[in-house]
Amino acid sequence: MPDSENNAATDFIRALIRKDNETNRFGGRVHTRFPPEPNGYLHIGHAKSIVLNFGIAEEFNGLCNLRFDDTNPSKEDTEYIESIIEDVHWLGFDWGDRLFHASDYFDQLYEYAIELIKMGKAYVDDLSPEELRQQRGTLTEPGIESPYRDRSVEENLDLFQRMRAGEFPDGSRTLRAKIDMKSPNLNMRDPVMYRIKKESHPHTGDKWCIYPMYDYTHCISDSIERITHSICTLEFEDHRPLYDWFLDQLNLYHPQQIEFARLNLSYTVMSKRKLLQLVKEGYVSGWDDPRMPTISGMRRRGVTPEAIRTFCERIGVAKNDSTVDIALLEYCIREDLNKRAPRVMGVLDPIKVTLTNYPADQVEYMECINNPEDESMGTRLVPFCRDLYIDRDDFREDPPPKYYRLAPGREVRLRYGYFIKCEEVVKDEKGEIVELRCSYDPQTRGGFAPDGRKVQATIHWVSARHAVDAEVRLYDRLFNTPNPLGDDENVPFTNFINPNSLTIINNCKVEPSLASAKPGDRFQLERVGYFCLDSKDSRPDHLVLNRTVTLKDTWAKIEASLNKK
RNA sequence: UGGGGGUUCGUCUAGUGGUAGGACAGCGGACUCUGGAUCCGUAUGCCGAGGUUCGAAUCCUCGACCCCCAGCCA
Repeated sequence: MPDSENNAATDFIRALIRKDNETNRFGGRVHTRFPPEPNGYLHIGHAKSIVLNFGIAEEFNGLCNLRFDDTNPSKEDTEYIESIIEDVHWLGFDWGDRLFHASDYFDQLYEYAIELIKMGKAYVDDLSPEELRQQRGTLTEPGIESPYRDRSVEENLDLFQRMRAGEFPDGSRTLRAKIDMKSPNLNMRDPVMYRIKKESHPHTGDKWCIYPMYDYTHCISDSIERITHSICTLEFEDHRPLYDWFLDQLNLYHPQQIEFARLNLSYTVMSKRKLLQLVKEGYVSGWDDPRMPTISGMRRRGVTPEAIRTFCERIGVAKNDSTVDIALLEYCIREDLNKRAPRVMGVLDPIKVTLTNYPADQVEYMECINNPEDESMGTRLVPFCRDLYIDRDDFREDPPPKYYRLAPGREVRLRYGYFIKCEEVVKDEKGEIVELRCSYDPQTRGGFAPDGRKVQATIHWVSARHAVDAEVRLYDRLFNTPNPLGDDENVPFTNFINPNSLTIINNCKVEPSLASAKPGDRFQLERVGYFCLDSKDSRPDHLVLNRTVTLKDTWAKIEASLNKK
């Protein structure tokens, strides 16, 4: 029997680790790491890797390090380092005292490079970037050996030390591994180990003007940290022979690298380059725009870390290229919020309702359940009076079939309130409905009918006299097509941005209890969706609500199929 | 036409020689003071062709298609 999703995951990576433990390959140790480059914000794809690496460590009583792969100061920034630390923590993971930087190993890496030079396994090359590219060969033709390939150890040592000393301009020389220019694996054609970059580094300052390349750095960093299982994405599969080569030459400890398929999600893009483009070109307000698939964007949108973790566990891990339906993410978000988000009432597009037979000055306080899924969350009192607002969408002058909310002459229940019946529709000179005059049944207080009569619908409301104004930001999918990358590379992905991915509405009315909510607080607007108070823009005197995700909307589905016919 | 990976419902993913299962999405129904939640039911799948075998998603052979690699990016 296959394990159900709640049992221990049985993906190929865990299977491999179990086998390693059985054979005592690493002495029973399991030590993973999450190695981001601090050149952008973390996104849901990184979350998959984080949940995998930290999750495996937890499961196998092992450890997981956080290590910044900071080998390229031109692209990296402390802003990114800080955001990454915050995001991994927020997701619920901790690396104890094991926060490392590849740059922590620059001295060691330099010594190893000297060692390789001394062994005749590395050389300083004077080729320009263009020459180097030309001589690398192609996918089908072998490369050409550099004329500098056979310099003496002494000359290489001298040149490399002078590279470090800053004697040569950027791009003028590199240190290359001497492997095989004819290798069918392009990574083995004398890869560059060091390049000259006279730039200061966010972590090492101005100490270095030569910086090691990722391939050289990464495998040795994993080795230094005694990582047992180096989990990475598929595109590094054919870098593995190079990693093995460095480690073998230097006679260093070998972690086991395991590659898995990165996450793609429908209706969004995942590459840091494209996300950066969305930010820089102003398609979104920043890395934490609630429409972004970034951790910070999702957090600001109101998504919980638990929902993200559940999602990452549910999608599984394999080597197939895959694009997960964003509907699964939305499902995980609803599932989590349903359990924990307190319910409140709010009206997005208010239409005035006057209860003609309700005492004009009377105010009652209705007891409302805070979360029907969790009794321990208790109840609250919500004011009720003659003057109310309901949502415009909950009334139709000419109701279509199967629409069973309010309509002329029709009776519905106000949630936790009374049964009301629409007696009169008041319009302005433009024909716009401005008020509904309704009668209420005093016998139905709390929403219960003593005579047992049924009502087709229950709708939400707020007291017009007590309501609090709010700005609501309705977020939707960022792109209007499942695959914004398309089949045609000439069509920019920005062509597919959903023009309705953000709708701001300003005259929303929410129940008074929201006045004391804090930025980031999440709740369900009954019958509408899950929302949170925007952590940047919401103020006590100007509430800003972000829609995290809608509720499942069966009526919308019926309506859509009605419209098709 | 070099090398490295991959191909199981619409989408993810199990299955490792013995009835192809789960989740999401879809469809249908029950229930409901959220057209929410919940519950039940249901259709759809092993890339193809050969072979081995009592028996193949699984093993073998041949083929097709997809992804990655020609940064002094990671």
